[in-house]
Amino acid sequence: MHYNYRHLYYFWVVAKEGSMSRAAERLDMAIQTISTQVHELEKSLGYLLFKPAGRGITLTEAGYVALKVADEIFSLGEKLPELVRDAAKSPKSKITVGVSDGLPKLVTKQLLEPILKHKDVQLIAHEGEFVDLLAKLALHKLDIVLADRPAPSNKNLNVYSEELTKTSIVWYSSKKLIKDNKKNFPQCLNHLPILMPTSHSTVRPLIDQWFNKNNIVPNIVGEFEDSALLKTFAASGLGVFPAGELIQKDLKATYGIEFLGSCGDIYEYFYAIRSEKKIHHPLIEAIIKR
Amino acid sequence: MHYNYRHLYYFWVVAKEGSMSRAAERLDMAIQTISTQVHELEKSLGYLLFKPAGRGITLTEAGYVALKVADEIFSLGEKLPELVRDAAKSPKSKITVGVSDGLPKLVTKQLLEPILKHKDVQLIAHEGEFVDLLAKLALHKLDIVLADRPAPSNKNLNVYSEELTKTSIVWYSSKKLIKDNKKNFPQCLNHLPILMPTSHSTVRPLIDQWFNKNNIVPNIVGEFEDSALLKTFAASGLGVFPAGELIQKDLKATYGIEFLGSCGDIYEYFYAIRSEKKIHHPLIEAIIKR
DNA sequence: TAATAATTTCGTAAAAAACTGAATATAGTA
DNA sequence: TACTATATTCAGTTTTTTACGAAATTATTA
Repeated sequence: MHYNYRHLYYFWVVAKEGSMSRAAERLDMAIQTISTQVHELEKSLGYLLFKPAGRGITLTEAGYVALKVADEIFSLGEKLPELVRDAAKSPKSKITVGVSDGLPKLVTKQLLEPILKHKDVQLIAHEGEFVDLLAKLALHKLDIVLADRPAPSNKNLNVYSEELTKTSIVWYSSKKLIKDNKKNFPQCLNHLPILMPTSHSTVRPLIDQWFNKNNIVPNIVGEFEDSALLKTFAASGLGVFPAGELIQKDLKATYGIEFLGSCGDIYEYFYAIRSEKKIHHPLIEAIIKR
Repeated sequence: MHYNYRHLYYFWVVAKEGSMSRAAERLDMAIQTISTQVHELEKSLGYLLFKPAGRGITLTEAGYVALKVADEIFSLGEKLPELVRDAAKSPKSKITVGVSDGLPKLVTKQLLEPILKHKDVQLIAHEGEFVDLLAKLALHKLDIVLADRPAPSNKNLNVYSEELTKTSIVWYSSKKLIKDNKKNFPQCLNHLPILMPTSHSTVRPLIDQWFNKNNIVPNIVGEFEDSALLKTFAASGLGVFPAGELIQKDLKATYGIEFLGSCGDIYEYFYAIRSEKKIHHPLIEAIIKR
């Protein structure tokens, strides 16, 4: 026979109270019932959870482990009514998204578009370091993490990554700088001032390689962790910079920045990382399937 | 009437299968029963978890939240038998301790003494960055974290810190250097070579202040992240260094290092950080209560 | 050794869950 | 429109689970 959660509950109370009799008192039940039910759990699990100690009982090692698990289960169970109430009362449903530090804002915007379109949804975005976001995801504080890399597979976190989209890396420039440089791309990069993402970014090493292959000695005038800051600098004509082709339209509209030339086979990939559950909120599905 | 976990279980299966009928089939039960039980759960929670959709049903917002919680609960429940089996089969019980990077090895050893004394216990020590350890604690991958600072209270991690012990900071020196310096302490620190912990450590700024107050201009010949490395250097006579009075005996025995002088009111504090549960393993209690 | 406290065992009673079968509602589908 | 799949509601019955009283067991304490 399989144990059920009532067995586990009585076990939990007994473990916390330290004795069957006190548990029976707290639960206002006969001690016999408690005793029987706890033993059923033991029988089902195949191991003793309590052992005699004095004229009472004490937890076995297996019992401590079971208590730890029961603690987590019932603290979740206690929270349930409140969580359901909040969800039902709030007119909007909440989607909590972790956005990895490196991710260009414009790409993020495009990826989250399907959520923002729904007016009955409240988007809560957490920006942060990649690993911190993964930790929060594992703690179920986030519904999904967007990043420019998949989750490392070695970590014993139960998360899985899906490639959302990729974009080829191209060079952009403000109109001021662009002039006739477009004609002799990519050689023009030898004398144009260049703004780059830091090596924190996944594409940085690929671009360095590309410089090498094309015999370009770049004049790097600035390195930026934050891509929005980079773009602001670029907009005022301080340099040309590489970024995803995907955001070309947005770059033009927001910063007045134009396409300069492509560097061919370099791609930036974007991933959605979720905890492994079978059912997700339909809006989370909407981000992934498109 | 309060919902029980059977109600929740049927709800969970229905939510995952997407319909009452399929859930009934999978559970090999009559659909009426499933329907009734799920509605009991809704009645108990006071909110609808499903709403009609086509000729079937679909989750409400409250339903999605409940599903999320149920997912966590039942995935824990599924893991329970295996965890109990592992705990029961292994002859030793396992205590998993996170040791913060800065913590002196000798202090750690003293703090963990009560565990090591028990021969039926396997101590698993994880060393790492303070914040990483806190994350692991929150994920229940660690039983306890030892650190030289309490957990920040702002974080919405459910952990609490307890002061374990404190030790006043004193100066140590190898015999080679000590000579007659002991007489004019602390002024001798003006010309003795000094080894220091990096500012990563909590006491470093306090010692810097103390230098200032006593008009000492220290000749710092080395800064060490790792206090064991510092002691190894100190043992070979490279410099004098500050450390907790607590480890005086050990220092003499292990490294042949002697007391030089005290700096009075500076203390290093040590904390145990646990997740907020009412019952802990008795050996965890043994670390804290003594 | 007797008294006590805590737990366990057993038989039976009470309660809850599950089923059967039938009727109703609703929204897709042929 | 008739048909089908899905879900809900109800009454009555069966099965299973849970609970409890009485008695037995075990270890501690007086």
